[in-house]
Amino acid sequence: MQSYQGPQVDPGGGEEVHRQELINLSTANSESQDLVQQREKKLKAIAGLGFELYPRKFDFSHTIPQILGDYSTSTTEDLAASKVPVRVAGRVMTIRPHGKAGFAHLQGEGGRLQIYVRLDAVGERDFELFKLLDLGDLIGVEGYLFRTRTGELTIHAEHLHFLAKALLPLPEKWHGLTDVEIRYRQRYLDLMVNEDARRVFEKRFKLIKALREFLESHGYVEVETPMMQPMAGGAMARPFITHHNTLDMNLYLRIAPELYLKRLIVGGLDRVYEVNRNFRNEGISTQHNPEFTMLEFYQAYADFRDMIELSELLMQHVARAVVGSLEFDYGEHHISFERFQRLTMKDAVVQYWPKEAGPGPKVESFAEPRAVFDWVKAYNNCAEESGGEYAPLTVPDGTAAGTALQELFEAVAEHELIQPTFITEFPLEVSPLSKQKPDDPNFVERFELYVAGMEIANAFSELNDPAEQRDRFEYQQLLRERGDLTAHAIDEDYIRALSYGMPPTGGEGIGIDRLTMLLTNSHSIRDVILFPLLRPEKSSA
RNA sequence: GGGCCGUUAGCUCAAUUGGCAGAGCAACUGACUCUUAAUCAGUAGGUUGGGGGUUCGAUUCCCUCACGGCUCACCA
Repeated sequence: MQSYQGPQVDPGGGEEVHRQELINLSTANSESQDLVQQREKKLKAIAGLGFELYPRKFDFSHTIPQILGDYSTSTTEDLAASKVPVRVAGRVMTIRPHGKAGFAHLQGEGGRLQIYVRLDAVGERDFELFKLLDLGDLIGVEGYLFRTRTGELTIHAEHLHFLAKALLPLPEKWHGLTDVEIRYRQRYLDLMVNEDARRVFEKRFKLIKALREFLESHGYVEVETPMMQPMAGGAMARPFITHHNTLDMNLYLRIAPELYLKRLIVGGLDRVYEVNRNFRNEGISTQHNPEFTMLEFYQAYADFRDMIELSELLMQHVARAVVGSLEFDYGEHHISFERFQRLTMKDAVVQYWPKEAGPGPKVESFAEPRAVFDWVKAYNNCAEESGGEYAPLTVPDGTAAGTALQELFEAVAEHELIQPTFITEFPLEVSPLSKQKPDDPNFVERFELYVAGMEIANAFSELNDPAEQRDRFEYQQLLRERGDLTAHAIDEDYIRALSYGMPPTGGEGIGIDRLTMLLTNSHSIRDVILFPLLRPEKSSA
């Protein structure tokens, strides 16, 4: 085994190089250089006091939230009667010096706790350190708890420990960090100063944990399937391409784990799920990030009706775990997970037909499949006159009736589906992996769950007839040859797997990012992804 | 890719019709041993995103480029 030699140290110019890096990190103007230089000077002064500048560890007795929780009801007298000694670490967020004493707030684990530092209590060396602190520095404090005259729970410091310096200044303390670009690019700053940002991600962690608990309590096992696939299947989207050197082959980043999870169903893993990152080479919007997280789960011997029932329970379990209630606000809407509405896609088009588009269709209007094109025309006439309020649909010659119906649904109804609604009966043409309805082969046993106008989940009775699957793939291939880059490719290996016999199976995918948006009242997917994809930062040169 | 809006001190924002580029916070110096947006006195900090144009004079008007946001289209 080869031992790591560490970076080469240049005893002469090392410090200069280090400073150069800092300057490059900041905006490379003279002001921020000054700030950095001032803080470096303080760091040297701290070293001069005998403090280690980057100590190895700090043993703490409590986290800040623990103290805030455990002693929230302790009175001044309680704390005076039995001294509570504490050792706490955190980041300095405020400083209020008063000559030979001073206050500061330490932040850690999402909580803020005040410390009181006075010369006669901590001694000269530690008080000198206190005077050299900047906002953002990390310190440890040893002392005991008391309440100030204004009643705030505070550590009366007896010793200060220096843990690390913030050489770059924190965002402004009163307005906080509002520049959305910096919030996304330098998420650590967002998490440091915006309590809400931290709360959103804490809820996201809780949500994923709750999903796992729920599925495991229903007998599911968690699996991991390839993210690099020789062909990208299981969804309709353009993939990212990468290359393996040794095998000299192109691979696709997965757009969905679906076909692998169903191979596992064939193999006898009857209830599987994967919390999976998917990659789709499509546009970016408030509802789309090129990589995003889904939950996919598959249950043998079940169909889409079972998945509807399971979804309702799952959504309710998650809402209780994350917001503690089945009701919550999303923007101007009050959403309730108490009851889930069910509508067929045709019902939804009929029900939400815009008044401006004149008398709308009835469900019977769609009995003849081609009739949908008349309604697309009616909608488009209205859209053209709406002056941009409605966008007309583009339905090129040769578009299938089912595809047109789905587009009409998305244009007319999708944004109206505020309360949780299962949309059922999807057209065959847009559902290459779903089983047909026994009484109407133009439609499939599939549903999507909509909340707040967003698609949250997609599920169906999985097609397990290999011959029918081949036909579906061939139709997709036709679309592909006509230029639809999102049409599904033929996956021979998947057909082979189905040919060994796959049990009847219900499967579902849930968009974790969007579900998190809902439950945290976030209106951009970037607010629920720690590091959303952004354009590369413009170099300061 | 289209439309709309934006870019001024480290941060958050002002600047009248085109007429000396300002405030708060952060920073620096000093005072202050219960403050909490600490306070008080003082100091420093700017190529107004880049380039070009109109003008006696441009943060302001015009063109252009870059970056960002919202939105529409594609998508989940």
